[in-house]
Amino acid sequence: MSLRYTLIDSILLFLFKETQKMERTLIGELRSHLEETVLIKGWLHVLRDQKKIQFLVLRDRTGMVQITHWKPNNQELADLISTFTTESALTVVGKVSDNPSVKLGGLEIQLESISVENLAETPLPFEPFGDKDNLPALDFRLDWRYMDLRRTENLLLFRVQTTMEMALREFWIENGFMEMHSPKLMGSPSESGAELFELAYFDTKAYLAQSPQFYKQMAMAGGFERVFEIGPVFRADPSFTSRHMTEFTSVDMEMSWVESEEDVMSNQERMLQYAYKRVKELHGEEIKIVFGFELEVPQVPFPRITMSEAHQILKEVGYQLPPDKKNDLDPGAERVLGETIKQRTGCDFVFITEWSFAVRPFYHMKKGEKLTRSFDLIAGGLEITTGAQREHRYEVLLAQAKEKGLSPDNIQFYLDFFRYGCPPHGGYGMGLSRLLMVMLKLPNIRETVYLFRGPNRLQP
RNA sequence: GGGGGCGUGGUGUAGUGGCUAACAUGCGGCCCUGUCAAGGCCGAGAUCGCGGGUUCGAACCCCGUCGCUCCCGCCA
Repeated sequence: MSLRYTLIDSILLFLFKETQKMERTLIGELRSHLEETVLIKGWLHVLRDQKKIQFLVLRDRTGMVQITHWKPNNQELADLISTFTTESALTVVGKVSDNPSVKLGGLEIQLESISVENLAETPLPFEPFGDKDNLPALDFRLDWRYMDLRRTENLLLFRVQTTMEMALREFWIENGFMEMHSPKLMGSPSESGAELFELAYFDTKAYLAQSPQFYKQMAMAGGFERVFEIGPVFRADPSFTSRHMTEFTSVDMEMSWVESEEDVMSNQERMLQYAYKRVKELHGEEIKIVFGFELEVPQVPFPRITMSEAHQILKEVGYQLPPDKKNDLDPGAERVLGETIKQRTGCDFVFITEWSFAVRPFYHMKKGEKLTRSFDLIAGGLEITTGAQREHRYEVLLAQAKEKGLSPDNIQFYLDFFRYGCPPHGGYGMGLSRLLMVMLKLPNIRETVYLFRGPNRLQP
């Protein structure tokens, strides 16, 4: 049976090739097309133009291949090729041949025809594939982001991000979560109000959401039990650091019927472990080559330390917190804690629990008089998550809002969620780019986001 | 918002009071039957962010200004 179908297939394929336009072959798949004439598309990575022979290296998203042209075969074509500039977009037709002496994959393509889709102007603003020592400063690369994105590191980074988001969704769906999309336009400043972007909205004002917090809690009151959202949030903070953005992608989760914040943390650590595992499966080898390290899948459970234990550790290692951080941590303390926990347990992640109500929002459930059922997740010394069990009892929540000096009028729509059978629940928010930054050990968040938005950058 | 640092060819750097401002890379030209991050030779390209001051003389010192950057605050 299989023989017959193979024969018919070959005849059909032959007829197809004779009568139809050629289909594009990806460079990464050329090995399985030896001795065939193929059509490939990509960017001119380098041109080595010698007296009798021309070598073109063409790059697409799957790899690079050398194309060879013996000039005397077609001098007119050779003269045309001589005018090509690196990074031009080309379509090439040629025959694939095995050639072990070619360092690039042991393959080369004997050129038959070539056409220019878009000639790159010269000189380029910078060389995406030049010496690492000559790589322009980040700010300049962001001005020319589309050129910067061509770099191998960036292509891989955004494939890793895609895999990571896929893995998160796989994990959540496997665990009974529903995906939600909450609005980013809001009618009233909800939580603090200080860091909200305000914009004209017909005859009134609107605000850009700085968190889906209230809306995902609404889904708990709505009986969805388990939800997640991956979406944009906006913070009008003039922060000039390597880890802040005014617009970023927030990874949010909320789950009902929790016994405590522990349920949220154990869910999150398993999700992160799964995401690391998937990324390692699909990109571990490339990460080793491109970023130069072995991606480690973290063990669960992650270490958990209370805030007072954290302060004890800081004392032991001699880190001085500023006096106003009695119930809190500063970025330096987070780095030191991350390092110390790594040394003591081998884990890159650590949950800090039992935060003081004084430094937490009103909706975090209290644990005793002063503490809360909340946590931060520190990864590679960087804060990537805040989570908590929420306060779901209307009267208690109202009292906590008042304790924080909030006017109930502004948040009445939110308080109403808790009037008609809202289950106990908890969740967290995690910065997508911060996670990617930690995972790939990159020093600046602007490297890990498609297009950075900050106080001084709205372009491109 | 507070504090520190940096602005030199397209890009990355060197030069810290007396040079026609150097090097690498890229760019242009020539040479080279097979290269492979090719190689060799030649060439173009910077009034040293901008404005003022000190000095016989400023890329270099001082003041201002603009831009960038890092740290803190705030957070993810």
